[in-house]
Amino acid sequence: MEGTRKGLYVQVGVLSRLSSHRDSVVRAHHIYNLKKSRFGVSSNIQSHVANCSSALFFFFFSTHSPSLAKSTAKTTKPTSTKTTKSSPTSSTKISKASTKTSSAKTEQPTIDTKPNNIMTRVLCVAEKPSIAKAVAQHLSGGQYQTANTSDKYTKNYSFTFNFGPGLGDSNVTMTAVRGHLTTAEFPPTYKSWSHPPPDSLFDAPITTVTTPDCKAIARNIETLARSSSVLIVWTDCDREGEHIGSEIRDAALKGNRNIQVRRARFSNVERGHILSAARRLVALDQRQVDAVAARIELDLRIGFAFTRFLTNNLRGLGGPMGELMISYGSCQFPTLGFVVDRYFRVKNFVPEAFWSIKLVHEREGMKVSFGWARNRLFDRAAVTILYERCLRAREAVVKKVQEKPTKKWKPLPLTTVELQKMATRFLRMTGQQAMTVAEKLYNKGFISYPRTETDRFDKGMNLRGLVEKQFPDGRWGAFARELIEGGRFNQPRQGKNDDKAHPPIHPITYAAPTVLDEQERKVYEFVVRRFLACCSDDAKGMATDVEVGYGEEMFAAHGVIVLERNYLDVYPYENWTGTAMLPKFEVGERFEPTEAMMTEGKTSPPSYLTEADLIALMDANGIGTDATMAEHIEKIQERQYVVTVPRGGGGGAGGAEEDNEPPPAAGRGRGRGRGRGGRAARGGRGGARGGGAGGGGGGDGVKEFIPTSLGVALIMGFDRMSFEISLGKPFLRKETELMMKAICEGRSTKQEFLQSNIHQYRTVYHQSSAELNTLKAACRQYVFNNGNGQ
DNA sequence: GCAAGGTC
Repeated sequence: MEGTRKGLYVQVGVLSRLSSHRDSVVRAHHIYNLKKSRFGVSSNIQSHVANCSSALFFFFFSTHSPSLAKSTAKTTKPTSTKTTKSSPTSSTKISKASTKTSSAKTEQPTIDTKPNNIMTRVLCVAEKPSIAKAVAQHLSGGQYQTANTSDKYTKNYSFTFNFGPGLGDSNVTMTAVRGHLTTAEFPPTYKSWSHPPPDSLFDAPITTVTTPDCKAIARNIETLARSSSVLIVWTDCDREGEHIGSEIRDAALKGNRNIQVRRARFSNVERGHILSAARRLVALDQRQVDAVAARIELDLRIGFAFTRFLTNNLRGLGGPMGELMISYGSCQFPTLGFVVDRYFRVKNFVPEAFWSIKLVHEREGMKVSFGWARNRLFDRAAVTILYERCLRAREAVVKKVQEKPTKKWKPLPLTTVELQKMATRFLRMTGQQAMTVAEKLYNKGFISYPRTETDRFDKGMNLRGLVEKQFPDGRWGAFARELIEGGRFNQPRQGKNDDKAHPPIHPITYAAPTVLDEQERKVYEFVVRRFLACCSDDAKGMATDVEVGYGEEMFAAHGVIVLERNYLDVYPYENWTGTAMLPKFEVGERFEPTEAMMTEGKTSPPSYLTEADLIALMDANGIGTDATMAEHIEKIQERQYVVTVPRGGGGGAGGAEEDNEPPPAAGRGRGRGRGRGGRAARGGRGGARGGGAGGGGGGDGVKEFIPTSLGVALIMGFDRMSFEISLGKPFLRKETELMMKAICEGRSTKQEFLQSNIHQYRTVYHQSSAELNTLKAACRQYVFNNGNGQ
C-alpha cells in the first residue's frame, strides 16, 4: 500500500497540470481536505492591525510640552522624570550630535539636570542597518551625523526631527538591529542528548538570551536608551518584526526602565511614507509579539526533542545510518513529505490505454484539427463503434461558429513566492539564490522589500512615477514611455493577498545594467518587466470556435488571433500559445473531412516536483515563510532526505521493494556536504515508470526533487504508525499557523497555544516511541533495502 | 550536534 498515505493536503496546480498533461488522466484526485482548525479559518487579520488607538498617542507625552519653542525657555519641564534616571555615562556620540544640531540647548549628559531642556530625546531602532540609514536620511533631510558602533554593520545616526504633536522637536539617534536580537535555548543541564530523555524538553525551562553575535548591538541600544526618554521601533510591519520590536524594547528597558515605547508603521522607505509614519506612531502589538514567542518556543521544543529522538534511535541501526544527524523540524518534515508524496504518485502510477477520434480538415491552405467532444474513452470497442458510425456519415456538418473577443490576463503584482517560482523556471536560479540577489538589489535601493505576500498595490501609490523611472532603459524604456506618454497606463490587477507590511515587489529606481552583476541583472530585469506588465493592459484577441457534427459525434476546433499583445511585449516569460487562425466555416455547411482517424494513447505519470512546485505547495500549506521556504528546501538536501536531478533525467530514488538497485544511501560516505552528491550517483532508471523518460533530457536547467531512501523511510515510517497525525504531513504546521493568527486576533493566547500544541506533540512523541519498531522497519526496508523490513 | 525566524 505504498503511496496511500494518511490524509490529504492542499495540492497546488497539480490537478490542473495533470489534467492538462499530454496524455494523462488523473483517476485518484487528491484534493483539499484540510482538517478544520479549532479556531476556524477566518482570514480577517485586519482587526489587530489598527488596534493601536491613536487616542493613546497624546497621553504618553502629554507631560512634555508639545510646544515647539526651541528657544523658548518657558516650556514645561520634561516631567519625564523618567529620563532623570539616565546615568551620566551616556554616549558621547549622542551629545556630540545633539549639541551640534540643536543650538546647544540640550547638552549631554545634562538632560536630566537641565529643566529647560525641551528637546525630547528619541531613540529609533530599525530592523536592519539599511532601513536605519534610509529612515535617518528622510527624517533628517540628509542632515545627520554618523557614528560607528562596536558592531561593524551598525551605525548610529544623530539628527533633529519634529515628530509633530506630542513629541515635538526631538534629538534623535537612529540605529538598528540585524533581525532577531535574542534566541531561545535550554539550560546547560539539558545539553546531553540522552538524559534527561529528549521528551523532558517538552516542559524544560527555556531561557531567552542575547544571540552572541548581537551582544554589541544590544549594548548599543541599552546605552543609547539611558539618555533617551522615548524609544521608537522601526521594524518591519509583520509578526516577526513586531517580536523583534519587543526584543529591542527589552534591551532598551535594561538601560532605562522608564523609557516610553512607540512603534512606527511603514511598509516602504519612500520619503513621504516615512515622514507620515513618524508622525503617526502606534504601540507595539503585544498579541503579535506573543504569537511569535509561542511559535519560537514550540519550534525549539519539538525540533530538539524529535531530532534527538530520531538520531538516538536510528543511528543504532548502524551501517549508512550510523553517523547521521536525523533532524526533525516543523517545516523540514512537511517539505520532505511533499517530495515523498509525489515520488510515490509517480512510482505507483499505472498507465492506462485510451482511444480517441481525431478529425482534420484542410481549407484555405490551413490544417484544422477538430478535437472530439468526448475527448477519449478507455474502452476500445466503444470507440471503434463510434468511429465507424462517423465514417458511415461521410460528411461533417458545421453546427456552430462563434467569434468572440478574448483576452489573456496580465500577471498579478509580484510576491516573494512568485518571484522564487519564476526564478527557478526562467532565470536558472534556485529560490534561495533569487532571494539572495533580490536582497542585494533591495539593499542597494533598486527594488522594494523582496519579502512580501502582498499582490495588490495600494491605491495611493504613485505607480506612474515608478514607470517613468524606467524611461532610460534601452530594453523596456520605450515601452515604459508609451505607458505614460501614450496614455496606455493601466492600474495593476488587485490580488487577494495583503500582508499589511510590504507592497508587492517593484522597482524603486532605475539601475543601469552596468551597475549590476549578471545575477542581479536577471532578477532586476524580471522585477521591472513584471512591474511594467502589471501597469500595462491585458493582451487581447479574437477567439473562434467551430463545432461540427460528424455522425452522431461532436467535434470542435478553437482558434485565437492575437490583436493586441500589450503586456506581452514587455513580458517575455509568457506567451499566448495556440495562436492560430481558423479558415471560414459557415453554420449548416457540409464537408468531407480530409482525415478522420481513431487514435490510441496511454496515460502518463505526473512529473516529479520542481522547486517551483515545492515552493507553491509550501506556500499553500503554510510551511515556512516567504523568506525561509528556500532554506528549508536546502536543509532537507543537506540532511540527505532529498536530492535534485535534472528534469526528465530522474529515476526512482529511495528504494521501492522491487527496486533492486541499491538506493542512494543516506550517509553513504558520510558526506555531510550539501547532500547533493547523490545526484551523480543516480542513473536514469525509470523506477516504476516503465522506462520511457529515463536518462534523456534535463536540458532546460530545471531540477526535480526526489527523496533519498532515508527520506522515504522517515516519512513512510511515521505514516505507518497507528496514530492519526503523521509528522510528515503539513497539518500540524498549518494548524500552528492558524493558531498564531488566532493569537494575533485575540481569539487565543500564547498560553493556550502552548498548552494545546505541546500536549499534541508530546502525545505524538510517546506514540512514536511505542511504535519505534515501525520506524526502524521502514529504515531497514528502504535504506538497507532489506525486504519488508522485518 | 538539534528548530525556525530574522538579517549580513
